[in-house]
Amino acid sequence: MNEEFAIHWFRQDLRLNDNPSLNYLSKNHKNIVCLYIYDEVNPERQLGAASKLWLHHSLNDLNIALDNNLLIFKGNPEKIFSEILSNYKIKEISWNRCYEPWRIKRDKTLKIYLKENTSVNSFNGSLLWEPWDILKNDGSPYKVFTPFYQRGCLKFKEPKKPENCKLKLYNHKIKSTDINELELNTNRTWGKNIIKHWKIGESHAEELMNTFFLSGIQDYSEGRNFPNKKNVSRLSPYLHWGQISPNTLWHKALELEKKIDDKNIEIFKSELGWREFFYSLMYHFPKIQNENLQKKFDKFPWESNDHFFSLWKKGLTGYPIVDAGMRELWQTGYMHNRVRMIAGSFLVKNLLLHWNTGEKWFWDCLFDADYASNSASWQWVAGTGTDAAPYFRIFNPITQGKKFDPNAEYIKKYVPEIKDLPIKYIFTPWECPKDVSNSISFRIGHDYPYPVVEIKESREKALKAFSSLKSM
DNA sequence: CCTGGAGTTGTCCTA
DNA sequence: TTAGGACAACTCCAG
Repeated sequence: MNEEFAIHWFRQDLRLNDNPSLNYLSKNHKNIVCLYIYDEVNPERQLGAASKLWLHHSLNDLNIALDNNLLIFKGNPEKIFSEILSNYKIKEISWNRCYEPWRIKRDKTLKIYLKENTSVNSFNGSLLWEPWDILKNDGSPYKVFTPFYQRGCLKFKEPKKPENCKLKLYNHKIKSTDINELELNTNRTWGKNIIKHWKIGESHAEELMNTFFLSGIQDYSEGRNFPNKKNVSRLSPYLHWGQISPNTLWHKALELEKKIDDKNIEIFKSELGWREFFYSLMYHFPKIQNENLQKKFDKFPWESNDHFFSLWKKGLTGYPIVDAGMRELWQTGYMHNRVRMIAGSFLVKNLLLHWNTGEKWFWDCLFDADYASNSASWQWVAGTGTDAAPYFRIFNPITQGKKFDPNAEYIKKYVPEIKDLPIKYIFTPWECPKDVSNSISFRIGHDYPYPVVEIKESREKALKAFSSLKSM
């Protein structure tokens, strides 16, 4: 009982820089203990396989940054805190807020309980604007992005500037769970390969940001649509895990904007705005992960076809750009945004499978799997969301491939079995004449599949299904 | 209350 | 070849 300290509880803020809770504690306490709890008790859905891997490496990185002082537990936070409180003198417990419905519920109860025993504080460490601050004049939440961002966010306060502190770590002697005991890492080949594409941790997020602001941003507006170009930041996993703060990115963009007034920067900022919008939707419509935001879609005639779903997951639909995307996802834990839309649209509007099946697969495979962004984006693609793509907007995977991967570099990288086809046939391998395919020993239906469905036909079927919902 | 403009990311047909 | 309009109608949002 002679040990005295304050606790910072790490959650989705796995960084030391611009961490509001850490800043606050450093100003008010001499001894700080940093804690992480792997909570598999409260979530309605467990972490996906990719997320677990990312978390494993993130905790290792964070622990090193903290001189091996990161205290780790597994289980229900209430139980864990209750034990700590009964064994040590805790001056204060503090954390940065999370916004997932299950976490809000958990933290609310927990806060009431903890407040009986110590002081508790929470901060905004992952959003530019709090979802409860950005409301229409009548007090209700926005459902359309443009007014949400332009009228709501931009007319509200400027996001606060990033701030760092000197951490006063307390060299505690409390027994921590070993990171390996959390069993987040995997021995599967998949896991070993997927991780090679990333450097996980706060310092690498900063490196990526700097590279992006030196080069990628310069043609961001156009280049971000081309999966083979290096114009996207690829910071989404780091943002999700809090290894970089949105405020750091926002103000980095503002700084650059002072030197050059550029629409690329404005568009990058608005992409951060989309992330805010998704969190706002999740906060105000907490059933977003499981229920159509537009109720009329509850009656939509989704099909159930395990065979189609399996081909989609494996990247064997016969449409090269879709298959390239699905394989990029499997091989790297990431998929380029443009291709996410194409692959998503294909699942929902050509295969007519429920968006929730796609949402769950992405949840399992993406390093940036995020409750808000993943759910809201799938609802957008499916047309079931508030501010969704209109139902007649069905991506044509052939046209999209030609338009956004004109030299098929992205396709060739992930679908190497068709790389020798002449560019003329690479977007439609089934149209390659026999003499041409023979000359390169390529056999359609053997080396690469025939299309799983026909585009024109499946498009019309979808339009018909969607129009059956009219005036419901 | 009423009014009117607008709505991330597309496709297809026609002139 | 290319640019423009239809697609279908609704809800959102602000004045």
